Amino acid sequence: MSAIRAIRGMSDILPAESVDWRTLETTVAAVLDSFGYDQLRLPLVESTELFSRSIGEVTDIVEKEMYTFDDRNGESLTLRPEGTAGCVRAAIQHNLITTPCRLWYAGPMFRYERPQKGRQRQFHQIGAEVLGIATPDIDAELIILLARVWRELGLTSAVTLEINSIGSSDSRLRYREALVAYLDTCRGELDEDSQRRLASNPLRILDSKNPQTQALLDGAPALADFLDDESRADFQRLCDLLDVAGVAWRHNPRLVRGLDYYNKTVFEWVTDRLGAQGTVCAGGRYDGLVEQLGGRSTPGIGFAMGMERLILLLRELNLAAPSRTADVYVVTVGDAAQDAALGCVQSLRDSGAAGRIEQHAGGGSFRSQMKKADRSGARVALIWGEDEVAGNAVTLKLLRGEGGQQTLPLAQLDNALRQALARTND
RNA sequence: GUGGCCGUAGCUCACCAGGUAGAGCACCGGAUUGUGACUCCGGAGGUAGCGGGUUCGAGACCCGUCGGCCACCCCA
Repeated sequence: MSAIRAIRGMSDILPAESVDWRTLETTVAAVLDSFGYDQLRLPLVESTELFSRSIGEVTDIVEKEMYTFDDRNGESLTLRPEGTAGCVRAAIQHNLITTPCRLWYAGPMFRYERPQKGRQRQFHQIGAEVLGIATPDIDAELIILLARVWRELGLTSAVTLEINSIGSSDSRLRYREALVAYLDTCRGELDEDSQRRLASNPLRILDSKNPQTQALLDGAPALADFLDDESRADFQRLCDLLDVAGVAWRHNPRLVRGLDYYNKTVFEWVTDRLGAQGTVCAGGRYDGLVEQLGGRSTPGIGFAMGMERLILLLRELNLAAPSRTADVYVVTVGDAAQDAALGCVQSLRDSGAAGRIEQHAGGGSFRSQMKKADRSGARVALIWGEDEVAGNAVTLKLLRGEGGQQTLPLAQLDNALRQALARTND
């Protein structure tokens, strides 16, 4: 009988990591909260059409990476590959789009890709979306919010912000023609992937990793020269606001994004500490998406951060939390002692005298219980044996440092325990 | 989807001209019938990812397959 394993690319988050996950989630949530963003909890499964209509029919995500299946009634459903589409769908469906409309969500996303460092088939994002605001002050707000998140996590020195404007769809269309015209002249020198993209998604050639292709692009027309006046002005205003806020940024004129719905401002927070998948958070403006999904024309902008990548980065920077240990381990010998301990431990939990109280279970000799107390990492052992039960007392033993123990009346336990923990707290 | 490296105990790894598997750590018990850590003694744990082939004989060689890691692609 072979054991059943987790599905490829869908990893378990084990105790050694789950503490960091919680820290990460609560930190981000607290910052979003403090900026006035409201959480949305969304389904993992949506109608397939939602994604083909928003992300773009010819993107890799829609073409070959979605987990798509038929519901029992024949409707095509898809495990969400990203969060923006569902968030916008919900906002339209429930009439949430009043200005201001600041939303965030968190949870797993699914893409059928080959797993590698920083990339799983089930991965987790926290994202935020602002609907109804067209001016670049909100672009700046999102970035300033993120800068605060990195600061609170201790990641500031490890990430850099890259920003760009990809303009209106009209200006992008004109640029696209110019770019294709240029690259056509040296088509033979392009790498295989870029030749393919020339037909499907020429803008993506801009962020090709191929050095020879990048060299060719040096002579190519620049996206910035094709921007419409409004995009140009908004981008300038965004840069100014970031300067005022003290957020460092780098203009990457070749930054484009993979999803079709983006326009104007696009940005990425990248790190060089994680290998090939260095984008830790990315976002951009999507002024046409709401209308495209059946709502009334409404500007929008948002971002999503990759939780797995942030966790990797925390570990890379040695910021990961040590594994949790117990504060107190409760040892009892015999049924009468177990009975006596039970009530006392309840009181300790009620009063909050200790954070983590591990009560021995599963039997075993006194000695083996003491061993478990030691292995639990607890600083204090509370011991109930025959003598304690007879004397209405409990023994409090210090397991770290110089050690020592005392037997005291039950009435003094709460105070004595608090003191012992405070003293041994490092 | 493509490519490279890798798959021996829970973990880190060894053995190996191909002759039927070992260490350290971890775990469990005891030395101490009410006291952990250090020490000592003992124990449990592997059909060597799985399937096939070559061979008298394969964990070692070959093929396939599954899985892992990394990179391409794509993207958070």
